Amino acid sequence: MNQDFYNRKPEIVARELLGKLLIRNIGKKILVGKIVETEAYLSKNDSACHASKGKTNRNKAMFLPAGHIYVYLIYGIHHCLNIVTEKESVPSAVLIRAIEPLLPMADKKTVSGPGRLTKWMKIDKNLNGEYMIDSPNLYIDDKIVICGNTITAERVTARSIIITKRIGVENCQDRDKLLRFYIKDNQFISKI
DNA sequence: CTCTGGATTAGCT
DNA sequence: GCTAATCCAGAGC
Repeated sequence: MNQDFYNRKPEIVARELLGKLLIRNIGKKILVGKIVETEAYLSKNDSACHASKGKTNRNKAMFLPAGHIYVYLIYGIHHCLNIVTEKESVPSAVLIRAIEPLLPMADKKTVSGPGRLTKWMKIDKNLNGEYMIDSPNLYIDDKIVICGNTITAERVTARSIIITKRIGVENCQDRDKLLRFYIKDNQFISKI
C-alpha cells in the first residue's frame, strides 16, 4: 500500500485493511497472512490510545508519518503490531488483532490474537519505527507472487464487516467507542 | 525512588 | 471462572 492509503483517519484505514495481505520476510523465509481483525486508536481524544497524553519513549513511533510501524510490549510478554495513520505528529494507529495464515498454514491458536500473530511472524520491537512503504521486512499489499503462485487479498464488502467495541480497554472512558472491525464468520477472529 | 496496572495469553479449577 | 507470567510507562513521593 502507498502512503496515501495510510494517511487517513484510523477508523477508515482499519476497515480497509480487512482482507489485505500482511507480508513478513525473515531472511529467505516468507510468511503471509490475511488481515481479518483490526482496531482503531484515535489520537488525543481517545483515552484508550497510548498517545492520548502526549509523546513518550514508548509511543513516539505513533507521531511519525502514516505508514510507520508501532510495536510495543504489553504485560511484559506480548508484542502488539500497529500501523500509524494520519499525518506526522497526529498519533493515531490501527492495531492488527488477528490474521488468517495463508503461507505457511497454521492453526487458529497460533495466530488468532494480537500477541499470537506477532509471535508467529517474529515481530518485536526491532521493527518499531520502520516504514512499511519501503520496508522489505514487513508490509501490506493487495497481492504477492511466490514461486509463480499469486496470492490475492480478499475483497471485503461492507455487509461482511462487523463493528464492535474494542477488546481489553474496559477501564477507560472511551471503552464504548465502536472501533473494532472484523470479517464476519471468519474462523480466525480472536473473540466473538 | 517505589508502586500500580496494562490494546494478552496459557494453564489450571 | 481465576491467576501468573514479566517489562515498563506513568503517577506519586
